[in-house]
Order: sequence, then structure tokens, then C-alpha cells
Amino acid sequence: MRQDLVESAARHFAQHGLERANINTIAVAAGFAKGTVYNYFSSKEALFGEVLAEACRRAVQRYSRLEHGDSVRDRLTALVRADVSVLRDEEAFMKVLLREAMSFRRETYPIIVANLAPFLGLVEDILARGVRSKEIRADLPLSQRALLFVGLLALLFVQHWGSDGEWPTLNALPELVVSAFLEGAAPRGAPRRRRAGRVKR
Amino acid sequence: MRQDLVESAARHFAQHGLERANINTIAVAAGFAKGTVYNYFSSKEALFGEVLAEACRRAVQRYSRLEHGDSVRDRLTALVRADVSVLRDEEAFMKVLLREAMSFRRETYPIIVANLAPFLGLVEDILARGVRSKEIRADLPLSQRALLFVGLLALLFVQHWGSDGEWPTLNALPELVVSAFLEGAAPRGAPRRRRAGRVKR
Amino acid sequence: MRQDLVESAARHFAQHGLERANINTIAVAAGFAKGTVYNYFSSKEALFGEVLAEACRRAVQRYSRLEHGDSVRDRLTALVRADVSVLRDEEAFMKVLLREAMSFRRETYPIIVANLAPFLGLVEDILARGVRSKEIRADLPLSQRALLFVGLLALLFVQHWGSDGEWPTLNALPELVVSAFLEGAAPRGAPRRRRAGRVKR
Amino acid sequence: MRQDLVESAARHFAQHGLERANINTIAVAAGFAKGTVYNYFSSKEALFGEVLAEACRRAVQRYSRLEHGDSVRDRLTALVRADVSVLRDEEAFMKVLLREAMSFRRETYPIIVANLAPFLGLVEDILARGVRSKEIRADLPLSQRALLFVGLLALLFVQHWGSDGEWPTLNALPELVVSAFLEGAAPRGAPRRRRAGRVKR
DNA sequence: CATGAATGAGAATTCATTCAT
DNA sequence: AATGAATGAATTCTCATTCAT
Repeated sequence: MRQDLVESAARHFAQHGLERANINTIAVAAGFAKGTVYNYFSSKEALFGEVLAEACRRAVQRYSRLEHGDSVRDRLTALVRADVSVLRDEEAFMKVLLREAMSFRRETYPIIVANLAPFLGLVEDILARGVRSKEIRADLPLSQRALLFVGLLALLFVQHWGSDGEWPTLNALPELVVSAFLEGAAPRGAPRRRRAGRVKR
Repeated sequence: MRQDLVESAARHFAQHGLERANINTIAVAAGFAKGTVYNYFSSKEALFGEVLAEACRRAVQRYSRLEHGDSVRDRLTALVRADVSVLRDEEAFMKVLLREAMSFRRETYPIIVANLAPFLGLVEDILARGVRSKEIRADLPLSQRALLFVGLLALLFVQHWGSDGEWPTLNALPELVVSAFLEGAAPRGAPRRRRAGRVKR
Repeated sequence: MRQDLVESAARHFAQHGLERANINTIAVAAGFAKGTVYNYFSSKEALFGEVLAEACRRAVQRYSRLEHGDSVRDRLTALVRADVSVLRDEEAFMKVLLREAMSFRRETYPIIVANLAPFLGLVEDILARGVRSKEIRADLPLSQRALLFVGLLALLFVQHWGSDGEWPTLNALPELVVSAFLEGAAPRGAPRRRRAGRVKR
Repeated sequence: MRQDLVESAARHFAQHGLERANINTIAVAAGFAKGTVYNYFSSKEALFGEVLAEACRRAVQRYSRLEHGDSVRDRLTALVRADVSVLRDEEAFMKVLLREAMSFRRETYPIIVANLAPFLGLVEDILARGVRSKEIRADLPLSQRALLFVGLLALLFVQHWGSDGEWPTLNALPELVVSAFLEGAAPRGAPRRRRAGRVKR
């Protein structure tokens, strides 16, 4: 029951967002009447929070089953693959989560940060190992590098939806994210120019 | 008058988003009564569209004044610096623009794409030059590379706001974006692992 | 509930017409809050349509119980008496119906025509019988004669209201309508002038 | 100027009615700006009243030019023909007038009655002459007979508009009205049944 | 537990009217 | 006289939330 409502809400929120969402529709789609929602959740916002929390839970849970490869590249790729698989199974939840994460609302941002902390921690661990094995540069705090990685991942998910799956495809996504994150756009071995530094207004 | 309304609307939309925004508040903040808004804009959505269009206009316009450096790195950095300067001056407009761009709503996505096309084109041009000068790898279509760059930029702006300006700071942003985009996280000269390739389905 | 709202709406529409009517007033008069109206009717216009339909229903239904006399005059008189009795019981509904019928608005005219078709059919039947028994002249299509009769009836109802019941009184109405319709103003046996006929164009 | 506004208002009111009418549209159609209307009329209702008064004036004025025939039938027919010709020339004004007359609103009914009194008086005069010449029965006060005539006329105008000019046509209208008014539906010389008088319920 | 009728705060929108220019 | 920008009262409609059954 409760679970059905959360699932239904996720689908609906993914499609319409928090403001436009309609409690009655969510309830009916779950096979209940409007009033029933309020037996389980104190308000629309509370229900949304629940969906968000569940989304985080499902996202994080998948990573515990991760088989570890050797290199940082392998680990990160595995991580994204896991993420993509969550995405396939829980598209509604993930859409809600990403949209909300990207909007940085005061009401929900802390929830998201708190819930995604384990995931970010996982990325940080991998990167830390990478620093030790010289696979990752140490010129940026790991927490920031991790944010960059997760942000890039989120960005490409959003772009995937925004382009109706045209680019990037889910299959190409893991390689793409990891490559963009690790190697960037410059060719290997290209000379690194130091900036001149004259910052003009 | 009209301009005052658009400015006020930008500030308000930046804070509350389209749905939560209140026409009366916008009008009063601009020193008018709510009815006046409808002398200039046919609806709340139309006003939002106007704000969006204006945001795009202001963003793009700043790049035309850009003095070009030599290398791709210099050019991209200059671009981001220009962007940051727009951001400082037009924070409200840019927030509206970025939030909306990141939410990929059917109603406004085409507007944004159309209006940002010149900017994306600019990035593509710079990257194309980079490919010729071997500063940029050619393993991805330029339009996609350009999207990656712009997305990364947007991502860091959003993160800047989301962290209340803590990280990244606007000053650090240009170097950060360009570095992350060009070089990624791996050290120069690191060996590139080929993927195993059996990604199925 | 629904019925109470329709009754209240009828009274209100009868007094103020569709445009001037106020949903809140209707709801409160029925003992509800304005929101409740929208649980039953999708809009003010829909509610008006419902009142109209109900008015037609009540008007037509009364005629089915009619005992038939012999002559056309008796039948028509019985018909009008039935009509008058509906009018007494359902004054509000009938006012709405008649006012709307007389204003011929594109939005509601078809509804009215459709709903009153049975009544007009009834009149046509009586007239057809009258033509066979030589009580009715055949110089006009029956559908048009029927319209004349119904129109005359409506006209006198409206005049009744317009004069605050002064003339015609409801008691006098049946005789008056039937007499005006059947015999007109000229004395029996008056010579009928043929028209000159050169009405051109 | 003032006259242009009244004409424009007539056209607009005829199409949309008092409530739905829009002052701005009326003004612009007359070649003025919104505000100008208020230099001439104190309110929308006042403008409507002016249109109504003008309609009455135009309707009545035409009858003064009437050439008189001999019989009541001829006179009435001439009257209706005059009316039809007003109608052709001043359709907008007449529509406003009739619609309003048929709705019996407290605000405007007295105006209409007062303004149409001369016309009704004219009809009464003709009928009085008819009573003397035995062309008209005397079983009804002349004022009421006159109302019946005018009502019938109005009714058929409305039906003309309501049926999009299909029936009755304006050409057929004079004969039709006069015939229906004078002779009714029964054949000449038909026996007149006395009513039994048992008015039931 | 589930229901769904009732609620009423809240928001967008309209437009007659005013009035400074 | 003419204008049209500004106004704000008024109205419709939405929908989260309550609560008696």
C-alpha cells in the first residue's frame, strides 16, 4: 500500500514535477482514493520527500553489490554501469532525484546531500585509491573531484532525457562519462600551457 | 516600465521558479499593480518566456565583445570569464536560464536551444580550431563536445549557487572548467586503457 | 446535493442571467462552499447547461401525463394548462429556459432545440390532426405553425413576467394563447383580403 | 464622433451582448482609443442605454413617414414593412433592442417601454379604427391586442435571426405576421367552440 | 483502514474606469 | 479632445487537506 503510493508518486512527479503534481491522480493510479494518501503521508511535500529518499536509497543500494575491478577507470566505469542499470529500472525515481538535485531548492537540497553522501563517499574512496596509484591528479580536493564526477554523470543523464535518448545513449554513457572525467578533451601527452594570468574583468 | 517588470520577474523567478512565482509579488516589487503586468504580457508563462529570452540575449551579447587569445585553452578561458562576468551582473537572469535549461521542460527547452545556439556555435568554432591544431581530440562529434563543455560550465554555476558560493568561487571557475574539460582528472601521459567492450543490450 | 445546487442555480440564473450570475452566491445559497460546485460541474457554463437540460426535462415530462380532449382547441388548451402548471411549480427553471430560448445564443440554442424537440413534435402532432379535421389551415408547413404556437406561448409567459403578473394572468393564459393562435384578431367570417402579391426580392 | 461610437457600440452589443461587450474593442472599431468613450458616456451601461434609445428612435421615426392604406390589414402590413426596412438598415440596433426587450431586465425595461410607447400607440390607433370598422374583435383591450401584435412581430424577427434567415425570410415576414395576427390558424368560417370552462388545478 | 464529499485559501486573469499628459 | 498606461475590484477555477462515515 504505502509502497504502491510511493511508486505511483514517483512516476507522477517524474512527469509533472512537485508543483504540477496532483494528489488525486497519484492516489487513483495506485488504486486508492485521495484520502488514503493522508493516512500515510502528512502532506504532498512529505510524499515528495519520501519519493526522494527512496530514490536515494535505491541508487545507493545498488553500489554495495559492485564487483571491484583493478584500476580506477574500471571501478568508475562499473559504478556508472550500476547507475545506468538503476536508471533503467527506476527511471521515475531517478528523474525526480536528478531534477530536484539540479534545482538546488533549500527545502530538499539538504535531504539529497545527506542521502547521497554514501555515494559521494564511494566515489571519493575510488579516487583516493587513484591518487595513491597515480591514476588521479592531486591538484583538487577529492570531495570536489567527486562532485565533478557525479555532476558530469548527472549532466549526461539529463542530456540523455532531454534529447529523448538520442545522445548519449545509455549504453555509451559509462565510457563517455569516465573518459570525459579522466582524460578530458585534450590529446594524451599534449603540452600543458600555463595560464598568463591577466584576468580582465 | 516593461523593462522594470522583466527585471523584477527575473529576480522573482530566480528565487521561486515558474510555478511558485506570484504575479502580484512581481508587479508590486516593480512598483506596479498586478493588472499592469497584463498590459505587457499575456500570461505568467509569456512573462517567463520573456525573461528567458532576455537572459539568452544578455548572455550571448557579452561574447561578441570577446578578444580572442591564441590557444584553445585561452579562448575557452576567455569565454568562461565573459560568462562569469555576465553572471555577476545578471545573476537573476542567469539563474532562471540555467535552472530552466537543466530541467529540460518541453515547454521551454526549444526556446532555450534556439537562443543558445549562437553560444554553442561559438564553442564549436573554438573546438574545431583546436582539432586542427591538435589541441582537441577528434574522437567525438564537435557538437557533443561543445555540449559537454557548456554542460560542465552550467553544472559548476549551479554548484556555485548550491553551495552558497563556497565552491567553486566565481574567480576559480574559469580555470576549473577549462581544466576539467581539457585535461580531466588523470595525470598527463597516463596510459589509456582500452575498454573490454562486451557491453551487451 | 447535486440537485440542491441545480435548484439554487436555477433560481439565481433566472434572476441574473448567465453572465451576471456568481458561482459563490449559488453555492452558498444551496448551503455549500463554492468549491463544491466544481465537484459536480466542470464550469459555470456546464452548470448552466445542466439547469437548462433539467428545465427541458421537467417541461416535457409534464406533457406525457396529459389527458387528451377531442378537438384541437381542447388539446392545445390542455397543453398550455400543463405548461402553466409547470411554470407555477418550476418558475425559476422556466425563466431560465425561456430567456435563453429567446436570446438564441449559439452556445445554447442547439441544446434547447434538441431538448424541446419532443414538445414541438407533440404540438405538430396535434396540428396535423387538426389539418385532417379541417380545424387548422394547411397554408403553412406544420413545423412552422408549431413554432408560431410555441413562440406565442413563450411570448406571453415572458410578458407575464415582464408585467409582474399583471397581464396576462396565468389563469387567463391558456385561453388567450389558444384563441390568439387559432382565431387571431379578426372576427369570424370576416372577408379575407388577398394580398397584392408584388412583393419583390 | 459621438455618433460613430454609438454605431460601433450597437454592432458590438448586437454580437456580444452587454456583459460580454468590450469597451476597448468598441472604441478601436470606431477609430478612437478606450479613454475617449468616457469623454462621451459615463459608463458602459450608459453607452448601452444610449444605443437602446437610439434604436427606439430609429424604429419609431420610420413610422411617421408611413403612407396609410385603407384597411387595417393594409395598415398593419405597411407598418411591418416599415419595420422590416428599419431592420435591414439598422440590424445591429434592432438586435440590441429586441434582445433586451425579451430579457425584461429591471434596469432597461422601463426605458424600452417608454421609448416604444409611440409605436405601441400607433398600433393601438390602427386597431381602434379596425374595431370601428368591424375588422378587429373587441373581446380584448386594445393595449393588450397591440402588445400581442408587437410581440408576434418581435418573435418572428428573433426566429428569423435564430434560424440564420431561413424562416421566416424578411420578405415573407409582413404577410406572415399580419396573417397570424389577424386570422390565426383556423380556417375562415370555422365554428367557434365555446370553452367548457372547467379550469383544472 | 479507506473513502470521497466538502472546504476555502490562493492564484491567474479580465476589464471598466481613472487621469495625467 | 484624445490618449493609453495604470489600476484593483471582482470572478472563475484549482486542489491540497480535512473529517465524518
